[in-house]
Amino acid sequence: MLDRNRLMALYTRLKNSYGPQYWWPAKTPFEVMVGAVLTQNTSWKNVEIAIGNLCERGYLSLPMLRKLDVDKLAHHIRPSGYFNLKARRLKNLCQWLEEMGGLEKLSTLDTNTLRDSLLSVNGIGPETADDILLYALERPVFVIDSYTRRLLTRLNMITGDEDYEVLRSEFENALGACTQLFNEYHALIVRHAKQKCNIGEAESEGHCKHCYVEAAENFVPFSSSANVA
DNA sequence: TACCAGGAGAAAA
DNA sequence: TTTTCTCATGGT
Repeated sequence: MLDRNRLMALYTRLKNSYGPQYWWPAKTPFEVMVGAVLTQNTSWKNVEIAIGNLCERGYLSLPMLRKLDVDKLAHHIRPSGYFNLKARRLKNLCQWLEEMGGLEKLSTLDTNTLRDSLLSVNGIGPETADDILLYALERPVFVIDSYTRRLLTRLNMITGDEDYEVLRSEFENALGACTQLFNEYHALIVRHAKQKCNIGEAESEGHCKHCYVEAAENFVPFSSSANVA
């Protein structure tokens, strides 16, 4: 069971270290949705190239993506990897959004109904659905990604093999439903995982396991004073 | 050259 | 029901 005080202490330390993150890196909720699919098992840099391709050609809207042929879409998102698969997934998501009546209509649905509906779309799994719910639709849903799992495992707060839904539920119950907190917390975890390494010259940029582990371990000793949120 | 990166679904065991 | 395989590019 996750402890609220430890979670809040970790949040405070992350925020003090990195400051506000202003997530998700996108201009519109629809762009968040597209990015959430494109980033599946893919680095964000590659996703940015793919989104840039769509943006340049004016395809970054529901009507335009709906019209775009799936093979052409695959061509434009090629840099993000798995392009054939992701093109189909994006088309599925667009079809779903249109059938739901567009982004505006989604606001009339409660979060659980919306989440179940999103999960029924082929290609939208728990993490992608929660990215969309939190960052595009501003619902109080905590995103459990590999970074979250890895950090909390290294801090001995979880074993790491917990079911996705169990972990999400524990986070949400411990922290209380707060969209802004969930937004910032998850963004900070990703920021922490990607922090620049200042140890080895050969690893001056990007993700560095050495630096990451050390930084994570620096969070470990939660003294009694640090447990105060 | 080999490995990794903000998963998900289908197939196999 | 659980585990394994497949999808693929770009950067290090």
